[in-house]
Amino acid sequence: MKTISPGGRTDLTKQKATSFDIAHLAGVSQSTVSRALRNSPLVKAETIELVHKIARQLNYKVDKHASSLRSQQSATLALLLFEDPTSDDSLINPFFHAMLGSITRACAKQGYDLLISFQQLSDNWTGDFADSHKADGLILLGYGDAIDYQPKLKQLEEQGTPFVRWGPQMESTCGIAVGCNNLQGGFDATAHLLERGHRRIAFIGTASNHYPEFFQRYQGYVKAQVQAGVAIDPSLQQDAITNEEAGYQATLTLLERVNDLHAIFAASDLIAIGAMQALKERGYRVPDDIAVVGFDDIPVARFCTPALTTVRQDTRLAGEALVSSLIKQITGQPTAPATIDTRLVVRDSCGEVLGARCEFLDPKSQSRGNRNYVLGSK
Amino acid sequence: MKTISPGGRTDLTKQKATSFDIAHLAGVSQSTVSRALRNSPLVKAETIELVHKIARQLNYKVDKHASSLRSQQSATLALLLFEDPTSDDSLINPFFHAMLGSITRACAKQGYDLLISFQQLSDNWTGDFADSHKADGLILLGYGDAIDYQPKLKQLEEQGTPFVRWGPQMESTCGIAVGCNNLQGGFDATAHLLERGHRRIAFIGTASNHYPEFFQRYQGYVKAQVQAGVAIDPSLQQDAITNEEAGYQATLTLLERVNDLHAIFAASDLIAIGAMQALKERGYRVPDDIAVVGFDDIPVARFCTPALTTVRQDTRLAGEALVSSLIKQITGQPTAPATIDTRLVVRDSCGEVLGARCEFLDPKSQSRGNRNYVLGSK
DNA sequence: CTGAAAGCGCTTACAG
DNA sequence: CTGAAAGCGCTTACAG
Repeated sequence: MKTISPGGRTDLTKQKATSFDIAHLAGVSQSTVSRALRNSPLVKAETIELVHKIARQLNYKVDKHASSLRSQQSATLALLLFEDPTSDDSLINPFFHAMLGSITRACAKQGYDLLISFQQLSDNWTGDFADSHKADGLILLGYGDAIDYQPKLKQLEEQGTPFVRWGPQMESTCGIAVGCNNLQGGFDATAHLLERGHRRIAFIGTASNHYPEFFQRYQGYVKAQVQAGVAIDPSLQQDAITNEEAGYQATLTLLERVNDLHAIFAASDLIAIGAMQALKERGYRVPDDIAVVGFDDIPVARFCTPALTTVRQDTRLAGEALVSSLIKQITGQPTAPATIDTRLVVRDSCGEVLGARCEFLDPKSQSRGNRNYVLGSK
Repeated sequence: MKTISPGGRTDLTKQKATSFDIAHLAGVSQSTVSRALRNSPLVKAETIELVHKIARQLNYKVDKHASSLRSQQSATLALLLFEDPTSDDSLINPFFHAMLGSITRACAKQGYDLLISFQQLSDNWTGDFADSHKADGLILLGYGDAIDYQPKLKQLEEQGTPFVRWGPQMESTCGIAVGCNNLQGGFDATAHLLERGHRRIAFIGTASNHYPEFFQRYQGYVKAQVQAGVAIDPSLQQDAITNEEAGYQATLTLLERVNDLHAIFAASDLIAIGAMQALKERGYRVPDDIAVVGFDDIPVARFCTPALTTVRQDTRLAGEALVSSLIKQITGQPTAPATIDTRLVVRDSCGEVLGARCEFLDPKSQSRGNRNYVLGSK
């Protein structure tokens, strides 16, 4: 059975329309159609309008492969996620989920398509994405051990593949990074604990250049204490990578070594969750006996018991900064590393806050009700 | 400064190698190179080997656009996520995060690239992805109101765009669906509550053909009660869409209407979380006064207090089934709707389970320790 | 088993 | 402001 398209054209052939079809119908050359579709200032306004109208009638869309092949750019970015051990099946650090949404939206806004894959699925990102022209550039989310990771970045840089990564900008490191202000976040979290009278504050998370984000948070932790005149006790730091189990084990180890603990600053929310579990099992009440602060404000944080006080990173800004920095590299514009502000989100894990009210009832306003104090960093 | 490539070739030009370069070096024609790279049985084994060796030396990768343009297929799928109102910035239903990981992995395994976007970002998916040859087919995750959604599916079908969607297969509906066994899941959840002696069990979630997944869960809820000889009281059902606030409000409404409630079966974990919040605020203890079961087993479920008993969907299988069904459609193989089994994950929200042990300490084995009973569906 | 040739559907100098 | 022509880098009949 024939179908009649909106434009009145009899649609017998399921053939996809080409720019030549439009040229024919519009009575202009195919070159002109191509220019008109891209709204070239070289083309008369009425011609542009006519071409667009016919294109719409024919359901015409520019063939991505033909245009990319000719113009030698794909208008596509590749998001390479680091596969973490996680408690669910996703193998994606929950913090990155929010990033993923904002990166997707930022790409769409800028007219780029987004390819998604896992870093571990390939040992040659340039080959798999740039050399084959699948993507014009790469966004790297997550990395495991920063030192082990270096060679991969070096390789990308040598091969001239545009890329941007989420994380701290280090001198020793390649490429452009967009990251949050870990130092400030760590400072704010620790200052909050100090203000509440805690003095023996532990840091759980690996504080070394293998985990530079954690290291910066640790430096914020140190800075706040120094500023408050509290002596730094190295035995209060305990290594852990970012998952619940590591946080749990590290806390047990810490509790065996230290017996006058006031508070824990966990380098991530996942670590904090593991820490709270360990504290409960050892008979400590949070926050009455030991207060806990996390970092990231992943969705679980507000539903823990007690709800976790933590440091929020602005994932919307972060995603936009990553995408725009990468596009600038691709298009040859100058771009610099960016740092996104953090803010402390106060919930219940550091002490009672009166008039607690459920957070999800008004997600727009973080400060509505009495429970969520959002303290911006200075 | 010159760099010498591993193959010993002086790499003065940053020019990307083409199949002609390989042909020249191998002393064969470009056609032969093309065939050799795809391991065509038409080519002599030693020629294949030689071509691959040279390709490796030159860091050669087949140009995706050139090959896709010529062969008229992109070897790319597009994952279209439905943008939900969520409590974090991601706007992605947390249940879909795990799906995303498994879909990404399944695509890679099958040699397909994966494009990701939001459904709301376009009102013409065929045009934006299929007509432009960006993707050979679409995976649809989430949909809002199923009745409002129909026209979109109808349009895809009419336009001949291959697609697959996560959700229940209905007669009235277009295309191939892959979904979980909602009926069985609803049955198991309700049976679990019945076994624990509860009789006045509420269902929170919109049970209509606008939300067919919820409706099927509701039917499982009805079936279990009928089977147990419990009369169905329609006043125990309360509409809610799948977020915490809706669950919270629905529960408050329900509590005003019903005063002898034993238990709540929430149509999703997000609803269950909102429900538990409402119960707490009204002074009910979970599970002592009122038991709660959810559905989905999102990561938050295990960290709620009490930890949420819920129905888990196997996201790894689901992702694989979605991808393989779509690829079958694309390649013209027959494919049928698939249903993935569910299983009940027993935690603390329906009553004390002795010897509670922390779940994340052994994520592989859900039944280790005494806390997580995993009951397979029959 | 191999090669010469056509052509996928565009964009973009080049010429007017 | 417009058109004729070249060519992006492949795959795939076609001929041998």
